[in-house]
Amino acid sequence: MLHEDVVGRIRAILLDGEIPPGARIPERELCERLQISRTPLREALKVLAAEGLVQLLPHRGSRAAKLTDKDMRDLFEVCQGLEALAGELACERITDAEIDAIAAAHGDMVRHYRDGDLIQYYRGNRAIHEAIVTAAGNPVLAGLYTSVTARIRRARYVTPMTPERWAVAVKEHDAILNALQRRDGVGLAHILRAHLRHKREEVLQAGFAETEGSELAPRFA
Amino acid sequence: MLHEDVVGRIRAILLDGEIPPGARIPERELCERLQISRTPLREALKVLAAEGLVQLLPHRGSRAAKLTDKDMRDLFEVCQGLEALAGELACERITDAEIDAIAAAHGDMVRHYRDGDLIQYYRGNRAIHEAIVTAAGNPVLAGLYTSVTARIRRARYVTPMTPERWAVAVKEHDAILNALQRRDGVGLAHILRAHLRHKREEVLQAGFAETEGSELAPRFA
DNA sequence: ATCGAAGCTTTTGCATTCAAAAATGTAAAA
DNA sequence: TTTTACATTTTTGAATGCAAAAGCTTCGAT
Repeated sequence: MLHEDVVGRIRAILLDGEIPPGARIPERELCERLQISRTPLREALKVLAAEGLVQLLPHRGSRAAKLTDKDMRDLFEVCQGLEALAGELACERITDAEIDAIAAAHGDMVRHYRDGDLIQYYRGNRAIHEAIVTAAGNPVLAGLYTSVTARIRRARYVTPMTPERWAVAVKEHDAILNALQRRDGVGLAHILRAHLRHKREEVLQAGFAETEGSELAPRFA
Repeated sequence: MLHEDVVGRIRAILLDGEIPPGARIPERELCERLQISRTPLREALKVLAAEGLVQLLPHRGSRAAKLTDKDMRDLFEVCQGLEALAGELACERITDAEIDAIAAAHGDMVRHYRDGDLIQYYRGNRAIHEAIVTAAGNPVLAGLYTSVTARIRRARYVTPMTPERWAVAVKEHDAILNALQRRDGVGLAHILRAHLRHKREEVLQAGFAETEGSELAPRFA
């Protein structure tokens, strides 16, 4: 198995929540599961630590990273900035075909909204945001976006998502599509920022709290 | 030596240009120099590869990353976005003391400008930008900024920096300081974006070209 | 002379091994 | 009974060793 694959597999395990935030990462066990020895596993863990998904405690092994409220806020802030930038760039570079594809995805998403299918809605939602970032045509930006959103998603926050809130989100998405179609970069950036800000408020208000103790205190000692 | 230190040492070697872009990274040699074995060295190289400073060619070792014009443009674009975000956030959170410190740094920088000391000017310039990012109070943002600017700086571009261009840059910095003092986040973001855009044009116009062949072609095969 | 193939050398990537640090368990003392 | 000191076990972090892959060199054929 290639190095990049090992990283990907472990990342997936973390994102799936199979190893919950704060939990120790069982080296020996993962080695058996992936059929590799500790050397490549540890290389992957170091990479994931640099990405922020894993915390390395010197001489005490590695744990799945835990996010504080502050971390979450910071990640959302950066995510806003990246999406706004992506929106502006996308408006300069997006092709008609790409816009059509996003419009189609938007239609699907609205249908899932009408069906009340939150899971599918989220999936479509994410696809649209990713498509915009892709349309920006900037791999560096895309890479950072992927990494930041992965860390956010990692949190597996469960927001109640009131009907009102959901309706607003869909309305915002209408505006997003509209701005894209008009290729209004500045407008799109504003909408995306507001959209993300709302999402963040939602998440943080829902009482996001992954660190319930000083379990990781040694790290800051 | 701690893992993080190894990463830092190698990063420094790359940033100092001691291993030029595109050059192979001599594992054995670095091991001797850092007095470590290949295992921790390779862990560090994998991390640096994830950061974009190193390219791993499977079964063919690692090289110092080379930047194309496109890479450079992408990095500058993201840098603009990050700085603009940092500027906005900084205006919300910066303390009077921090503003005073930046004002002082600004004064120093202008003095270096008057003295025609480009090196010191650059140093002061960088310090100001970093101070703004720090004032944003967002470690995630700061981390990404550090990584992106490192990759840009790695390029060791040599811009002629005409007197006109230099004068404009200093004027822009006046405006930056002014916006900060007025805590005008939106204004600051605009100025920073323009400032970086100019810098990017300058660099790219100077005919930035780190990849003069298809030396790295195998990677894309 | 140039191109290509075969064998050798070097380097890479990973498994294994080893020493040191932390965690755990046990027993003795307060 | 609780606490502390000590010994044991486990786990971590790094060095070494080994198989496989890429790179080089040399030699022969066209």
